[in-house]
Amino acid sequence: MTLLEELELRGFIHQCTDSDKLDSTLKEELITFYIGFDCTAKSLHVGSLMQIMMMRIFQKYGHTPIVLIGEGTTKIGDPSGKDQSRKMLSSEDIKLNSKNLTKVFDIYLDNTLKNKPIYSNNADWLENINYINFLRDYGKHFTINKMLSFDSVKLRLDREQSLSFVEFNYMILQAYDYLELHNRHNCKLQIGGSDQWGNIVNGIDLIRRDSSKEVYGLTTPLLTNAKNEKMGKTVDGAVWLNEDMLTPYDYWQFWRNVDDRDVFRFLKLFTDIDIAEINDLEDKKDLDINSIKVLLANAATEMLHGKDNAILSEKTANDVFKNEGSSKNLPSINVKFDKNIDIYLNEQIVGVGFTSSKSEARKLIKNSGVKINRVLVSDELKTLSINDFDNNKELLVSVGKKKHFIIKLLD
RNA sequence: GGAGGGGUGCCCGAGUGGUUAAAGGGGACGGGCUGUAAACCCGUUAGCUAUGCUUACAUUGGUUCGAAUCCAAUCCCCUCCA
Repeated sequence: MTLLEELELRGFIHQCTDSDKLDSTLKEELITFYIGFDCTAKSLHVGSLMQIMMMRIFQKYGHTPIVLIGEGTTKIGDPSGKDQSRKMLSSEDIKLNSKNLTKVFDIYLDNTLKNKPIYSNNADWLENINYINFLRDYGKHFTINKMLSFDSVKLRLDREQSLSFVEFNYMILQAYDYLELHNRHNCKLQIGGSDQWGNIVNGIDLIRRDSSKEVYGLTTPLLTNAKNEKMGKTVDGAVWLNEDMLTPYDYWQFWRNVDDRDVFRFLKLFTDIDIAEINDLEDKKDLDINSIKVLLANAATEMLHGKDNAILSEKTANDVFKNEGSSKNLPSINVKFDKNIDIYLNEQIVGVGFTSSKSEARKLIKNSGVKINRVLVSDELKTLSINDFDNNKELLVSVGKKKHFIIKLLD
């Protein structure tokens, strides 16, 4: 199986500039390729995981990935796929984000190989550009006519939304990134999400015009779930990859709870499990979809957070769901009785962070959402008493079916 | 520089002097059904020492018994013209 065949089978490929030529190039030589990541957040989330997995597979086949950190372009802001321009981030924030989000590559990519990843930052060249020289040398290769025809621009104009000149320049700078990486590292392939197609093609054109070299572009499909929603970002928090942004258990739960229809697709995209093995599973007559979700959750969690965390997460999940919260691995909070002060249950729920206000916790209790020691609480102003605690001086509080915590009694 | 439109809760969006903590939708959360899935049904969705109080419709000030709603100034966004 060739690299491109494997990618195709696993569902990584959306568009490719010249797949036949790219295929033969990949067979003949080990190339250098790049994927760009912007620095708009403190961590990458599952939305970027497809790109990261791509790098991993390319590396497995011997090619060298360049992780391009877009500190420079983040200062401009990519208009692709966005209705509105977003607010500009400060240079300090961008630096900080850049530092935090690159941690994850050490986990997914192998630093010990000969083809270990190259880390590059486009601020290194973009920040020193001389405007006049840049316009003379590269500006001449771009026509406004063509730039206006790109989706990212057209969409904004069609909807009569403003597109600032700064954002309009984004595509030129990204094209220049590709040229720069081509010159520095003989980079021959750029990979990106499907919304990056226009930007990638621009870079390829620029390289052809500047140095008459043929380079390639490849895009991944937009990662959506079965409901056709963009994955990885929710209102109250994305599925972050950095451990300090999302715990391994929550990460495990994310994969455990994917839609039935997504399971095999995700297994192919986000695990190292052999493609033939996955197909066998899929063909099984009496398949147990839930055990396969566990397999997915374990494989994905192990890759990011390590085997121990994956095992622990599965065990915690078993305790939480099969035994209604008998785990030692639950969050806990300590409490001490004082004759004069009542300990309200709703305050404890806020204390572990399950709700953000006492009112919210009270409403939860009122709506039959809270149990202590598996018994429904009906009094929204419930105060704790010694009798609520068991012999180990512990009290199990369940918020909904999935969230539990332990209150420990201190002497 | 000129003309016009607009800024409402997590998001979209209705409301143009009083029963407005603000319709409707989305999202999120809880309950029911279930498989920790999907679909569907019900409820909740500003805070608090809670039949009350406080804060909230860009900001500040004003008119009024009473303002998201009227007036003024300021800030921001958008469209068109030059």
